[in-house]
Amino acid sequence: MAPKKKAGNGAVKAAQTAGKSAKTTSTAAAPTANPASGEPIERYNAPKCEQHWQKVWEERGIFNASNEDDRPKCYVLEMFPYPSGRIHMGHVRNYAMGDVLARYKRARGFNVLHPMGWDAFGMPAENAAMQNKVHPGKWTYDNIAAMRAQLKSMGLSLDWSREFATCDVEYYQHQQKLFLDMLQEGLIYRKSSKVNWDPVDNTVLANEQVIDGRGWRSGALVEQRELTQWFFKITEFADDLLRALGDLKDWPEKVRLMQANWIGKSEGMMLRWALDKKTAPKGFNELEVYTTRPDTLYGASFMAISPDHPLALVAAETNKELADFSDECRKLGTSAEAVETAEMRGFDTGLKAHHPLNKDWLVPVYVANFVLMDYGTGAIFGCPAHDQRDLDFANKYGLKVTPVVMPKDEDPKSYQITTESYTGDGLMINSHELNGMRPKDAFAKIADKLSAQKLGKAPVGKRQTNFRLRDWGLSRQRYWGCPIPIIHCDECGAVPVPAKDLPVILPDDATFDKPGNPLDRHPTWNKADCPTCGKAARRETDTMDTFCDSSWYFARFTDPNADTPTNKAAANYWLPVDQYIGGIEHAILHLLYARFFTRAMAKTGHLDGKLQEPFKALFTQGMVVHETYERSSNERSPTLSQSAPSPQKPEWLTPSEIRIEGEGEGRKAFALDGGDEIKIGSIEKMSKSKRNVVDPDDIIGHYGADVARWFMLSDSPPERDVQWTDKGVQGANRFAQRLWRLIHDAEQVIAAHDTPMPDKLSDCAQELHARAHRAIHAVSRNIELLRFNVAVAQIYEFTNILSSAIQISAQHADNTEYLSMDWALREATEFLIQAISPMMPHLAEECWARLGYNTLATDQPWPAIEEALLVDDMITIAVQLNGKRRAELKIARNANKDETEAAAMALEPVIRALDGRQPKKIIVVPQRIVNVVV
RNA sequence: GCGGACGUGGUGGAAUCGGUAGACACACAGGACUUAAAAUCCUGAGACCUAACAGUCGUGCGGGUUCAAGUCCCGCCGUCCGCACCA
Repeated sequence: MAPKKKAGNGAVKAAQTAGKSAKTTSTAAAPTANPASGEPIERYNAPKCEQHWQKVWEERGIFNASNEDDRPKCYVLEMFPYPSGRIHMGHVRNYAMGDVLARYKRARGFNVLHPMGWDAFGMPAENAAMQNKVHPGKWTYDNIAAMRAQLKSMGLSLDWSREFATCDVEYYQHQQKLFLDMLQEGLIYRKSSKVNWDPVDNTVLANEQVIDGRGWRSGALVEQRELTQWFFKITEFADDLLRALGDLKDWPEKVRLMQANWIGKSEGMMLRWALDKKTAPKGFNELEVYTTRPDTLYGASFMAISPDHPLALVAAETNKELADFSDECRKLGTSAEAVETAEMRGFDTGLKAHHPLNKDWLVPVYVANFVLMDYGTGAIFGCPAHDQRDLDFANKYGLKVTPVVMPKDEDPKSYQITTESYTGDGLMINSHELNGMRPKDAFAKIADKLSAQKLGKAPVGKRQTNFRLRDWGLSRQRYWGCPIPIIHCDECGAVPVPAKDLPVILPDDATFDKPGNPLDRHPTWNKADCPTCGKAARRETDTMDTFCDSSWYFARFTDPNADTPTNKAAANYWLPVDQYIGGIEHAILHLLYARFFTRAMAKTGHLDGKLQEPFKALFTQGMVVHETYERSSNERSPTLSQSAPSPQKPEWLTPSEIRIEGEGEGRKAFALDGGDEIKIGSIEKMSKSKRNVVDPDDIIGHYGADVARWFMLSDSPPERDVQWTDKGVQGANRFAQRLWRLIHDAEQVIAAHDTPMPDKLSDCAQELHARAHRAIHAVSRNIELLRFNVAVAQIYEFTNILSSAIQISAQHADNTEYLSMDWALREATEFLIQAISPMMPHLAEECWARLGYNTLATDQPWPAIEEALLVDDMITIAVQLNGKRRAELKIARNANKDETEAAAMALEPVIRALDGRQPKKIIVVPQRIVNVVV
């Protein structure tokens, strides 16, 4: 077997000459030949071939999964898209990855479920309705039709028979049933809570939709409003959601960590402090705080409560200054920037509290801007020495700082805290009975003591676990979402719509010309009779958060036509999803909500209780990034700057409006319209705002889906960002064309397809045979590990090997050495086609047909690997002198230590380097390395 | 501030266990074919030194463990991401 790249020009010529006389044996729609050009082979016409094979796959329905099948199951799922109207390169990358796995698993004999649907409810449809006077439903379904066609042009192995959109009544009616059952089970409740309210759009905004205190769309100052809303009791599962993260071994560590932080479990105590009767307002006898450091109780020097704490509200009624202070705190907002720059501020209420461990010790109560109302009790005790915030606060207001924990090697007499709090382990000091203890033990002692101590009739303290996770508010004041099936009756309150009256269907004749909720102002829809008493009542006009829709769609896919939310048999068969693939941006919300739904659905009997988690394995792929092109301000056309909302806003150009000249340092961009030089900006995620987008349609139309897919899979590790470049996609195209030519060349030298394996292979045939098996082995492994870029590299390597073998073989056709080569070449060629099949499925079909088959490459079982071929009899190991490589040693794999050492010592470079000296030590690791120490 | 990830040629990146660093690709250079270009094919290449052989250095920086470190340990530096007053 010749090493790669060693075939001389003679071989090339031989291969090309052979090519000229080739006859096409392809039974498939062969690309248009161009006999006039004299080219030996017509170029592979991807767009034309791809449509053909997509039709064949669809007609045969080969990707439609059966719910009854003896083969092992494999559920491959990519996060379903929002139907914005166009797919983008991020989708191409995401779905290409999932498709490789789905097709590979299918070839490995799995019953594969690979469905697709649409996350179809949401605000953009309503905004479109407002702006373009088109109904959200029509807008959405038109977008779905357009995107479906685009996805189909990618040639994905999807089971389209299971497709649905979450805005289909057939889907959301079941979601309403889930709502009712969860309500019944106590997993949904109603309460009043604070929301971000946009007074111009008359709607609630999510936190991420509030930018610098203003609505992202209207620009209006957002108000905090008290609204009665429905909540999922996700906190009921907080502990389990946290615990089970440990079982999700096939999830990225990063995502598990993010979720764990989000859930934010902390172990501490509730502590009740008696208020000094002389200072406390009427009705307030105590102040309850939550703390994780009861051990530092002797270091307490103040208490602080939120401006919204009931005690603060009452105190403010009789204290104008305090009321003003509280108002100011509320205005400051809670955005990240506001919090970071905000000064720590407090207001001494004049109230005092009795220290739980010493009644005579009075502690001042402040209202402070950094205390959150909705965590713990909205009140804290401050121990400045061991909490940085408390220390900053104490220093500002001249409060006492008493260290109560000290690092082991410090002197308690001189140990002081000034500007840096100490949060580490150590020994207790200044703490009476706790002195000398470790903080951990002091915690336990105080917890026991205060749990036994009474204040009034109840214990002073009690151990408590707190979570940062809050219940999930699901009400949205919008039209385009799943209606909440509730009727409000003046007599009976909030009454669930009886299951027999479902679905509650969105009215088609809503109006979108005004801001606010169209359901609210609908003339008839919101009128309904109370299911309990029959009196006239009002229908709930809030709809569900769209995150509800995506929290159980994976379960619905297992039987999308079931007349209950799930068909438990089907769900039991398919779930959990074996591999889920999507963007890291959903690390918390979507994935946490889906995990919650899985538990809630088990509790309401819609899923089997044995199903712990919805997604067995999760993979988060990186983004597709691209250069940006910015027209500098002095070149901006005057019309554009007038229409731009801000004169400072840069004008971005799309890659298709740009012409690039030069390479490397001298690389420059020019606008196609005027020829102006354009600044090449930073590489960023493809986005509409920066206009650095490449349209998948253009790429697929020009190069074909296979090339787009291949490029998205090669080079960059899938979890990292990939940069879209013209050179890159051209390289992928070159490879596709090269493969096509290679198959053409191979046709001339390979055995007929029913040729049995010869009894004995010549050396070079045996070598190729082994290389083919090793390549498939390596590709398999890397696909299973989702390391597509490495799998691609191995395919390149194998292609180089096969290409050389074909050329050499063509050159030596008469040499008896090469007699069994035709069989090995055929095997290798078929293996190569099968290896690319999951990634470039259309090209694989075209090549397969060209080899004389009328079966589908897609239907071929994955090549069976002969384990014996994976190891070589002869291996090359390195020989080092003092740890530096000095020579290579080719030796039998099974050579023992002595043989290896002897062979190594006989090597010329070793003898030369030793120069007659005796080696101090010789390390021999058979099959790995020899290291001679001089 | 807290938590995490990552630093390898001109570039994207390879390198199950500590065992030949730079696979594979892109870009580049030279050559073949061509009237020419495109396409294709061949060859070269981490840096330094050398005519060549040989040699020296080399995985962000500084230490350490080891016969042997991109990989393990300690300390820095840089980049990116997440959370953000969570008591």
